[in-house]
Amino acid sequence: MFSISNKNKILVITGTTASGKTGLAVKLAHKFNGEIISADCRQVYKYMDIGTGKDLGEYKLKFPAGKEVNIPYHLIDVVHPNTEYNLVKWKIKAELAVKEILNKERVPIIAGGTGLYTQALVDNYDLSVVGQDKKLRERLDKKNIKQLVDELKKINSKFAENLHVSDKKNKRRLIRYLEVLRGAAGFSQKASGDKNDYLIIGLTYPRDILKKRIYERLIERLEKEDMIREVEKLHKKYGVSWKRLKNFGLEYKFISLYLKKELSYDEMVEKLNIAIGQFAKRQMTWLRRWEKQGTEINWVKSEKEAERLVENFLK
RNA sequence: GGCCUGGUAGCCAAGGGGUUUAAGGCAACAGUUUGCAAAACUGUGAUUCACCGGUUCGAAUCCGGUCCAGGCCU
Repeated sequence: MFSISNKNKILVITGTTASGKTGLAVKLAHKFNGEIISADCRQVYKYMDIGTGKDLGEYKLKFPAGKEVNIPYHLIDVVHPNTEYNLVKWKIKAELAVKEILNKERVPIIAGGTGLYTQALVDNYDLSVVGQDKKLRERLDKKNIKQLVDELKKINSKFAENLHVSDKKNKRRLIRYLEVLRGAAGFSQKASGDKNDYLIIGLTYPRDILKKRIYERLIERLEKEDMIREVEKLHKKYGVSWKRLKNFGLEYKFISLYLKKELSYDEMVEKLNIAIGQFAKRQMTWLRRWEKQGTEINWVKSEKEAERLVENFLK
């Protein structure tokens, strides 16, 4: 991938969980004068550090001479866990951060495992102007799937029919589609505006190795980093409800169940480990889909390989 | 050695002569994805019920034997 013009050059590090995205992003940021924008839907929350793998320590590089370099990062620790965050909020802030970094003549490095967020930024999704309508959602939530699909058909039969079967059975999605289509605007799926020049680097491991890494990291977070206490504090000190913790998923969900004594420690570890593996699988599915849509992801096996790509890209 | 109970997909497990061309759950795999996305949701599996033989129009289901596992007895 060459850059012909002086388009803005932006780096993207994506991939599965436990594949070393943060470490690579920090190294590249240091080497190529960059700043990191986290593309992680859970790292935006304060106090959720271990479970989301923020690894804030990694942003501080120490050198033999005793010198320290702090790599700037964005979109980490931006709201309280009880504040609802979502795609639009993230996208707006991420776009702002990109501009800001470019203005400093530095390289924006988008790094994170939330496929939707990353793709929305890179492909410049033209998000609907229709926001969330709490009352409408509550009302629609009382209906069953069939009723929701019928209602959708009434408003836009073509849209309803074109939905994938899995979406037709997904209440949460159906409600959002109704929310948007009720308004005049509807969905506009065209990418708009100038496209920046992106180099996308993908990180993953063969599945068996990835699973081993996931398990080892989990045990370490549990035994050495006291992730359980983090979750307990979220509930007790920061007032995060069990329901919300469940919705955060993975470590927050399963450790909550353990704290509520609904799971034994061993059950919690086993189920959480499996759930993280399944999450990694879903991340791969997303990225494969993105590739099928025509996006080039440069799957890289080593830092060196990544550095070479970036060097070439920034030339 | 004798008696009893059980052997159904990678794991747990229902069914106990025809309505089973064998429920369900978990895992695995594949996929959906434009305002909760670490979320939410969808799809896929046994020509076969330890093995051999028998009864029967018909057996995973009944009978006999063999093997395996667990329990009890001497």
